[in-house]
Amino acid sequence: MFRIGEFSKIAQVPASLLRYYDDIGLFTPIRSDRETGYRYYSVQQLAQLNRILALKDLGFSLDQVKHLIADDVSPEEIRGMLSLKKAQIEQTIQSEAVRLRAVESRLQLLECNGHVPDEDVVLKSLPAQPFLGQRHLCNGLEEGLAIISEMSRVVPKQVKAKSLGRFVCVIHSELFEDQDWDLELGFLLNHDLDITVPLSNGSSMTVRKLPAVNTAATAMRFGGPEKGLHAYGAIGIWAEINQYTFIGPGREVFIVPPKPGHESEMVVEIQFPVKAAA
Amino acid sequence: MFRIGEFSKIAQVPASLLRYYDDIGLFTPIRSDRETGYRYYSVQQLAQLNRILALKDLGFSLDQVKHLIADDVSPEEIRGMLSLKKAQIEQTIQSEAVRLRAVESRLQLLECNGHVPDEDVVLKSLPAQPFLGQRHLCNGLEEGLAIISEMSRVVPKQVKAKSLGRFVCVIHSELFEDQDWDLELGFLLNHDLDITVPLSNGSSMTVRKLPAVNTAATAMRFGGPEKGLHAYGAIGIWAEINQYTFIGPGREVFIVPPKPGHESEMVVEIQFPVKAAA
DNA sequence: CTTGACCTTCAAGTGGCTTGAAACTCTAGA
DNA sequence: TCTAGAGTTTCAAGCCACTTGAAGGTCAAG
Repeated sequence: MFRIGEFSKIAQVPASLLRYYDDIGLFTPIRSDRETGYRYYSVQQLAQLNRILALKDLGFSLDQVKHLIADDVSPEEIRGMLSLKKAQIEQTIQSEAVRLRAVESRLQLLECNGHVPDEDVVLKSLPAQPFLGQRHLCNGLEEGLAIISEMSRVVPKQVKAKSLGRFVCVIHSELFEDQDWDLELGFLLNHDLDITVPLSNGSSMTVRKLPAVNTAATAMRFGGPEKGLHAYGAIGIWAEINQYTFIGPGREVFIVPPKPGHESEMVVEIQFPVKAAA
Repeated sequence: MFRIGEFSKIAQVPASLLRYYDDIGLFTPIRSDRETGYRYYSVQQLAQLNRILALKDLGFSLDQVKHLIADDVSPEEIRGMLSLKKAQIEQTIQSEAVRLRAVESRLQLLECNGHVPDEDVVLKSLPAQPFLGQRHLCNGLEEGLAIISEMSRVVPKQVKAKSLGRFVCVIHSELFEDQDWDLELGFLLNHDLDITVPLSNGSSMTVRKLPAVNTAATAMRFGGPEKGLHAYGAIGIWAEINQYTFIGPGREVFIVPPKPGHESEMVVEIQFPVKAAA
């Protein structure tokens, strides 16, 4: 029989830990003096404690450890928990590796430029969302702006303000083409609607579901399309350094939409579906 | 200007997080209404928030992020923090890999035996400690027990109880030799002393420093040396599966020393210095 | 003017402990 | 037998990065 101090020295754990484990009912001394409250531990309990510490070291929570050391746990259940834990650890290692790459790329940027970049790329996940839009081949900025302008006039008359989300531009053409952009322009919708909106050029906007995106690399652009290069460049460099590849059409979400004559005040979030390169 | 709800939707973070960041002074809205307390955020603040989220994603604490986004941080300091973070992540990956091996080995044991082992191996670190002992070539259990018996009689007369630690046996000979064990027997000391204790065979016990051990694989043995095989086997199997190698003489620390005629009640902690195999 | 969506503050809970205060108990030496 | 000092007790609070919930105030559409 040892008092808590000696027992803690042998087991190489702080006495406060033993008191804590007693409190939460994970590991109780064989005897607790009624009068004085002193805790007394037996040598056999060293083995018990070792088992607890070993399981904790594997990464199990104290609740899980408590369950695992109970008598009534079948080997199958133990195997299940171990397999699960194994998968979790593999997952952790994966994401830590990604983090490591991110830190390294940040360091690399710092070495090259001598200062931190002023635009940050952030990973987000995007939910699937209904979208009222139309696909166009635009060959020029003015044409695009004209369409946006018309849609902004026409659509709010047909759709309740509650249901109307932000204006979005889906970019189907390859990046860096100077003209003949293949764009899908329209509005996100907050509810499923079944409408079509005719436009002046004879075509009409229809509803389709924009697919969810598991991971999108996003960046903000403050200003009109002429500032596009900056934000696109940031994402491109980021993807190269962090070893991500693009896996679908990018989107521009208009946070602050362009007002005629004040296009430089617009704000856009650029979103590109990406996936970690193997 | 956005209210907290819209801003949180754009930024894809819960509003509670924005309130929390406001509370701790990490990210404050550009305007807070005096009357109502409502928080108002600007589009520009999306970029600010992105920077904060990006830094947090790299693994920095909120205090560190707060420091990093302050204006007066030199690129050198930033590089320092990034390098440190990089090292920390590498460390994490290392230890997670070790954990993974441990979980896998546990699974493997389960597959082979069909049940969990009843003895657990635990890693500990041992401090350097003065040791009053003597080296012997013993060829038999009785000889060893006799020496232990004599030491237990003689030493307490020469050393104050306060200074006297546990009885220890350092095993210099290779494992699994059946006889002619090369053993160092004696007591740990709690204070540096400069004494020698003569023994009946003409030799005497002297003080030396037992070196510290960074990582030792330890297991408990309940019972006399005849039970040794079990505990030694457990450590051997453990080392093989977890890919550790032995890097020094093992020790037996007598938690419950053998009393003549009651050797089966003794309890020993077996400690082997190990190191992770590259 | 009402309704309901949105916002506020404040408090408490999460996990796995550690630290500290105030008070009590034990044991070795005088 | 007494006492000093080491060891022990309980209880409370702190750590980090948040989340959840309660109770109540604000805003905009219909």
